[in-house]
Amino acid sequence: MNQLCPRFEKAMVLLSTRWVGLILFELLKGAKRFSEMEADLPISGRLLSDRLKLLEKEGIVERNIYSEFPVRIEYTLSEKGKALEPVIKDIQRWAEEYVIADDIHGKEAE
Amino acid sequence: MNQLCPRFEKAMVLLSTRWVGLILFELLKGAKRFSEMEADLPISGRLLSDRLKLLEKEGIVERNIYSEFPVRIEYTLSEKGKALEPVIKDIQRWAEEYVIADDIHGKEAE
DNA sequence: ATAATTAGATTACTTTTTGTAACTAATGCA
DNA sequence: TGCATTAGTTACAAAAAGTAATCTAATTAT
Repeated sequence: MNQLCPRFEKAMVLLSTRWVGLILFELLKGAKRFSEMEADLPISGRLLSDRLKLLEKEGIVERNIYSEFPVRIEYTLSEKGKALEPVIKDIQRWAEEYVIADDIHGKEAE
Repeated sequence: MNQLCPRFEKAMVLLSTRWVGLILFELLKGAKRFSEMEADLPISGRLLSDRLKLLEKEGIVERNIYSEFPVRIEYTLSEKGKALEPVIKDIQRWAEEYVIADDIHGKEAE
């Protein structure tokens, strides 16, 4: 029935998880703190926290604690995470070429 | 607050829509009928139908009707859809290199 | 004309996932 | 002591996803 390569399917399901792509995009720019990502992305703290835990579990994101005042926690991409850069870059290129700006709040009437 | 390019964000939200990546993967192999995709993908008819309508609306997928007996309807990628090939190929490469087969039914105990 | 076949849409219903806002924990400073 | 700051967590309501069964349209053999 299902003709897909299990690794590919797993990768697709992971990368299709809402907000994961945008979080990867943020982290490709460099280390980020929780609150920076929360400010930059259209996503609530609860979901950001969920997604960061997922990505950490998958070995894509690393969490680094700096015991300063106030405490600073930085998220960075692992090698596995950085290896996703081509995917994100391709999506950026595609978006520039094909996604119509007008259509962004795309709520066509029925 | 939100620092993202609107086109990129829209592309990300679209491509992160569940099953869209797998549907694109199917269609990159060539024209497909509804029932073929339903058989190949781990997705119900209702969702497949929803996603095909979304992709058609976005100009990524084309729906072609052949009035044979019985009627045949084929889905293909538009130019905009075919332009997503690099994204899918990158994900395949990444999956082969980094996704661990063991971990596919990834349900770690808490 | 009517029943059978195929594609795909729709409906009704349950389960998951989201989003929001209020709350907690750890730390150091006034 | 108690307030400010960062980084989350919890509880709960709302939205979306998932399933299976049913429905519709086109065609054609009877």
